[in-house]
Amino acid sequence: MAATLRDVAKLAGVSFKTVSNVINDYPHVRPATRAKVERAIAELGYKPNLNARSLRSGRTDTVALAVPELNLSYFAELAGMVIAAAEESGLTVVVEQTGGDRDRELALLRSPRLSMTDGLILSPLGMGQEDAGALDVPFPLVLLGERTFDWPCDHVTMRNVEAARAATEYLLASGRRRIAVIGEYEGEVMGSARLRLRGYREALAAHDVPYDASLVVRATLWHRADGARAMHELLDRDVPFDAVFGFNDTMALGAMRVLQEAGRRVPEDVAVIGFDDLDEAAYSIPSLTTVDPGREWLARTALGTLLERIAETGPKQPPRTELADFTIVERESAPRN
Amino acid sequence: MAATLRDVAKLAGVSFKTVSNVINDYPHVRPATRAKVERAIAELGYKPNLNARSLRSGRTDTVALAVPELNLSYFAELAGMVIAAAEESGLTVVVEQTGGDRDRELALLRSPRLSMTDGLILSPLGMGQEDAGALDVPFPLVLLGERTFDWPCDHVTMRNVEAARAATEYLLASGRRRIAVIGEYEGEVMGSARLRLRGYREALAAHDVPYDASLVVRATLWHRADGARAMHELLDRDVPFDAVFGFNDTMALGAMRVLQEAGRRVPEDVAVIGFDDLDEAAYSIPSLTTVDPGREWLARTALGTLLERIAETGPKQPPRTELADFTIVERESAPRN
DNA sequence: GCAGAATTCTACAACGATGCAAACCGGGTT
DNA sequence: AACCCGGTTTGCATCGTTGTAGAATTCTGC
Repeated sequence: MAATLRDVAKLAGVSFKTVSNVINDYPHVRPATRAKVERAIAELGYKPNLNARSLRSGRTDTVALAVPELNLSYFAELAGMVIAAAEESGLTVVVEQTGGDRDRELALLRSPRLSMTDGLILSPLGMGQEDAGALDVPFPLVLLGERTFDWPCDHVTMRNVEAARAATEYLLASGRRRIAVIGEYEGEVMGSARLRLRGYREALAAHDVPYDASLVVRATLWHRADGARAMHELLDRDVPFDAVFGFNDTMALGAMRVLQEAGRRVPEDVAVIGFDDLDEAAYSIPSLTTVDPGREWLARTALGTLLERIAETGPKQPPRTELADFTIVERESAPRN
Repeated sequence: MAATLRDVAKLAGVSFKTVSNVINDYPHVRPATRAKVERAIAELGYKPNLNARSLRSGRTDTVALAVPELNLSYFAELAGMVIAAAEESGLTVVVEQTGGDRDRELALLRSPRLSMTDGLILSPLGMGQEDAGALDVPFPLVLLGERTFDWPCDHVTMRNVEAARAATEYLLASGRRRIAVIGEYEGEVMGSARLRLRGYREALAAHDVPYDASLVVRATLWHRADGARAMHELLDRDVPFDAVFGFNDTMALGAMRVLQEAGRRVPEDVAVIGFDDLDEAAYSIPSLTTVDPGREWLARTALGTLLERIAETGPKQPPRTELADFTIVERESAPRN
């Protein structure tokens, strides 16, 4: 059995509360006593029982992070960043996968498992405006990555519309006019899809390029295979296009693969731009031009915001929205000119 | 404040212990009482405080999973599988990143944070034989992915030597003779590197192909960029080669990219085979032939083994080793013929 | 050498749950 | 009518820690 405060206390010949005081750096402990206790701690290899500490103090120093799935590189890299940032603050992270499923997202918000955490960072995909009520929870909650709706909690998110518009304008500036889009999802559940589509349309409108629905291909899950499937569909439609905007890198890469199988040269025949700036984007053939939505900042800010909420004592502050800056990363699949 | 057992009890007009009995499905509760209590639970939205439960019962229903970094797709996908499997058993998973760093791995094994978990699944990279003692820990521990050493705990791992040998023989069978290797790491810390190199050499020996050290390129971290760097180094050496065996997919993909930049055709000039069977391998250009080390099985078995250890009551059983079956997944970068 | 103030240490009560054992409550035996 | 016996319910101790309040000790100044 692991040693407890009392074991240490007995060995050191003090009361167990004194040991607790030593551990918590209570100022009024005589150096000699402290040394004695520390020796006993070392000798027994004592480690505090964090469960007991949490029960007593109400703080768990653990946060939950819920993403659709780690299988999607975007979320894997994001999760890695959140965990690394948490580690710096001495926090533990429990990771949950929702599969982007509304019911699982809602279930998570009500889960007793959250009683083991101080708060939750949620990347929702399935929930919609009708679920706003479910977000009014009695614990700190930060939404990461969406901002479609008027929801009663903090958001840390990216400039989806502006970034998509910039990506589209980038393609337009390089002379492309028939720009296909992969990842639209009319179900309207997935916030980013709608927002990025809006940015795309704004760019077209600003440049007097007509919007052509036959260039828009839907994809619900945003996996590599979805991008591939979408590109097959686009090719089957037999409409001309000279560029593709994938709503995420993974789909763009899947699409690029199919494109090249079909004999189209990238970027000569078709320019391809993605969204996310995954590690992988720099090493595909050709390397993928993409939008860096500011992930590192997103991860750190989401955690920072959550920690502020956790530390908050007085009356609840109104929800805040934090927006990351994006940049376009030029690579081979869509050269600037 | 969240409702407690006592709040529910007061509302239902029973003792708080009866509420506890209802929650724990204690058999001798009158249906009428049970209904009354359940109504009160619903009305208050009572959720058990898992910290308190853990403190009392000693079980946390949480396990820790430590991987080098989620940034590496292999570990991200693996982590996703472990979490999904845990979810099925009603377990929570806390994810830690060690960076493959020995000191952080060792620190983790001694971390008080583990007192919040029932056990640990560790994917060690940095530790060596001299650290065997550190693995003799007072909690359930399963090593996932390495089996270089004689360590006093359960291992769930892959057939590194056999799989690497099979991959090499696959290339040999397709007529390649100058097979380069990327990912060797003489530091000998990283078990897989040594084992896969051994498999490679065994295959060569079995087919009377001489081992040529100038075909072996080291890489310590196994990222995409490491594969790219290694391939640059190999090209600089200016030795002829007609195939490349990347010790993981990520490096193989990075290398393949450089190879094509340099004008070598894959697979005509150089066949490429990887190791891991990432999602991504099916969508690269060309798609990547690789070894599927049985990851899904590894993830499930690691968790299953850990759960068995956790459930274990009597004297500690001797450590076990579980080995996954591998398969070679033929794709374009290295056709069978 | 002693009062009074500081410092250092300790006792006790939580935190919210579970395990154990005892108490209760009817109906069937004797 | 006392007794026993399941099924049901309850009270108490406990898990390992921290907060509060007060007791014990040491220090200070005269």
